[in-house]
Amino acid sequence: MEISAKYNPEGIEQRWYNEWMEQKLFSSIPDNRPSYTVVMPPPNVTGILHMGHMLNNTIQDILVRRSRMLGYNACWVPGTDHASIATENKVVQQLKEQGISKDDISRKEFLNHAFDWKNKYGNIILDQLKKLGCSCDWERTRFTMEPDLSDAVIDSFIDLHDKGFIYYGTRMINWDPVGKTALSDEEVNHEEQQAQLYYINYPLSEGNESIQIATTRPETIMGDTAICVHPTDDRYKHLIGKSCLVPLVNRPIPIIADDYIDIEFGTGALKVTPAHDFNDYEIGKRHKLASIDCFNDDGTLSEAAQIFIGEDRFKARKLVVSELDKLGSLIKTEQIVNKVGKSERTKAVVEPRLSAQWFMDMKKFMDEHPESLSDVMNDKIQFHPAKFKNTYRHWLENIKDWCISRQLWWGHRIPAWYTPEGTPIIARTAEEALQKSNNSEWTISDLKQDEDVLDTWFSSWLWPISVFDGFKSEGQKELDYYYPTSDLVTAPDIIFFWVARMVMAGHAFKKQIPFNNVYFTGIVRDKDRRKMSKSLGNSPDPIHLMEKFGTDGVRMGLMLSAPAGNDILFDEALCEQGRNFCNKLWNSFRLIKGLEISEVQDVFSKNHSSQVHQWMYHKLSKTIDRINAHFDEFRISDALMELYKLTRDDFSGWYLEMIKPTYGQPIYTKDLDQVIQMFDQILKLLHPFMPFITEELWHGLGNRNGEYINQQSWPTQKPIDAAIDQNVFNLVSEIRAKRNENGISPKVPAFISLNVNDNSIYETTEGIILKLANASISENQKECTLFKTLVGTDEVIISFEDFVKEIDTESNQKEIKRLQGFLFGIEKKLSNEKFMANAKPEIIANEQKKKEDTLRKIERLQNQS
RNA sequence: GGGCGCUUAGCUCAGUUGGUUCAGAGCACUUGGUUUACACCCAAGGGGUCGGGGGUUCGAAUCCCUCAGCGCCCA
Repeated sequence: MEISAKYNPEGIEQRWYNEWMEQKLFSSIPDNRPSYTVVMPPPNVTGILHMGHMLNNTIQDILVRRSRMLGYNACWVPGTDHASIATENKVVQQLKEQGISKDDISRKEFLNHAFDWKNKYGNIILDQLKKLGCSCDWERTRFTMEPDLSDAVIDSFIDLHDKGFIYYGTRMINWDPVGKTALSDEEVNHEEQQAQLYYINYPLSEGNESIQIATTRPETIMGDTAICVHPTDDRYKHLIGKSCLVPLVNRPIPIIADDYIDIEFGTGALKVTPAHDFNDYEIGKRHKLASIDCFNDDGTLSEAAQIFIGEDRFKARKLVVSELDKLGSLIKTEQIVNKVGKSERTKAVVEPRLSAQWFMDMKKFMDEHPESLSDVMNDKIQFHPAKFKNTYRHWLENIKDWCISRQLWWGHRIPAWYTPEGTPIIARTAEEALQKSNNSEWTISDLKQDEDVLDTWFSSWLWPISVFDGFKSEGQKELDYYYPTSDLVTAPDIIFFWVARMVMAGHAFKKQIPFNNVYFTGIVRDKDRRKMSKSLGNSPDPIHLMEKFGTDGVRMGLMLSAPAGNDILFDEALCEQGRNFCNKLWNSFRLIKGLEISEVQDVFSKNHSSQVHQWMYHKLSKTIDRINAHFDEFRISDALMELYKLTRDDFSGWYLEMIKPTYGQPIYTKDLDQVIQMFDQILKLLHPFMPFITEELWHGLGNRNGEYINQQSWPTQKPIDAAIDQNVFNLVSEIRAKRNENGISPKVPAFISLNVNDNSIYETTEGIILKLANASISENQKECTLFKTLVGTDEVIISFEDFVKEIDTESNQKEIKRLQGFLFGIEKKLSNEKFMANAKPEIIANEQKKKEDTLRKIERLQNQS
């Protein structure tokens, strides 16, 4: 059989994935094995695979595949999130392109369009995850807006409302003028930006005096209802209680005093616009000020503004400034840096707005469910890395009410019916609401359901429960088996949005934590540390990458540089490294398959094979221990690095070089069996990281009778002695180095003579040394240059056939000098009474051994000079 | 402004309770190689006074203080 010299993943990946699916390898049903459960953070239906998904899902797949091999009943539940704002935006845009305005169609018609869109595009990302090799139980795929999961959302809303955690109220909220909806505090990102600070004169109603204020938002002056100064500010004390006129609209407003004012900022006088600023709203409440809302819901000026009606707020700002300038009211402008809140989804500048919305009382919730915090703090739920515990605690200790209503259609409609008197009744249906109203005069048509939907996160927080139908009254068998889930893999930027709220929902609805571990991945950046984004165009197309380097190569490239919690600086060079590694594996396979087999044991095998195999088993068992330890701490990239070195250095570099027969010779059949055993173990260990090539090669190694590598047990290996001393390998390297330095071909035979007390470690490995370094233990018969060197503390003399050259003793002298300095340090320590008195005996003994070894080395080097 | 974290080789990072032979890895780099599985390779090699300063200790990359720089979260 001819095997190509290069691994070519094309075709192989698709073939295996199809087969895995046909065999239903990833489906899970409860049985008597322990469960290992992961719920996928559901990507948005609007999403297409990006590097973040790629990283996140690769990690999940690694954990899931390994758990399967460890004997767990592994269940990875995939699904998608309806993403209220993003999807509604997408659909509105699409309708607009077709000449349809959302305002002109009914809610029902709009939802039909939206579901059409979802059915057409909503599963693209799931197909992409299949290409990535994700071993999800696809039959369990859920969608946050499917009927069962919608019922769960409505039920949980009603439950929380009945328990007094949810209320309807008029409050200042964050308004997104592009999405035309309220947002929660978490959906607003505060960004620093350059801004103008405008100094504006407000004339007093009486007399010629005026008061100067400073503002970054002159377009809101039409909504001013007071000027506020600090009560102790001598500049303004005499004005408190008087009134002044709002420029442009000439409306009289009072000058009031409040401790809130920062005397240092601007002029120390603040214009108060209670309708458009959180702090101003609080001042307004304290001083019972009027509130004038001068914006429409799309951020244009309303009738209440009196001027520039219908203009966008940013254009209005310019118009107001130029008008003030004309009037002489604008004194000066100043460049400052301030922070502006932007909508996480639409990027629009958020407008604080007084509005009636549904809220969840988070403080009350935390009072009744303090475990939501304590379970994380005392590691009942473990965070990896643990540093995120602080962030988590800070948020929960300063928690604010959660605005859960959104002025959108795509989502779960709030189960509130308003009576003709305007009182909301919470019920699953209008009929139930009517019944609850206890009013026999009303009919169903008198009740109007709330037009709004719930925040998308109000469904996501139920995900670990709802995907197992945990809200259904009948049969909790699935939930009992799979919940709490094992590991959650997610990005740190949704720690509040999602992680914290899932913990809360777990306690609220199941009185249990939702997961045992949370692994926070890093953010994928480019190699210059810039966040990957569409606008920068610095994000590679994952599908394209997989085609170029092979899926396994890309997975490995990502994982090699993704330590927990650290950002990953993505570089295609990493995928190249992954691809090269796949090729290395491929060629090890090629070597093994290409060997001729002999039933007769050759001399090398008789003398050395057992040593060589034992040495490899030793390396393998050490590595398995280290890999398992890394996995226990979610140090997945370290686990992979261990495997990378085991495969490349120990297995391919040393073991195969030792065990493979000399060119043209066959391998003894039992040796080949051992090699295949070894390779089999390595493939299994690598399988979670690189599922495709390992499946391919594992099948290539033997007839598997319909079994697959992911169904095999995770390797275990008893500790075993190395059988070949490390000094043997050091000697080989030393001989190679001498060849290198002197330009001596590997074909020229080398001779070594040993000047050590016990040379058994070399004598018993003579055949190995010959094979690896073309060197024999014997005196060179000819007059050749003798290279004297130390391997550990062993003195070895190396010579090469027919090679004569002046030896440079300078490096020897340098080494002696270095060792003498080192010795001086040790002797100083040993003659220090305090050290001898305080240090542990084993430390002192070690220092003494260091001293002896160093003395011996110096002596030997001096002899050689 | 409040809180948290980081600073170790050119780059990205390890470095467990202070103490195994003057700090490790991967990548990058340098030199050599038509070796017979692999140039997507092999061999060998160079490179760090552990951000600065101070302190505790017989002993500090590791503990404490301080300064500087960077990052994240929350106002």
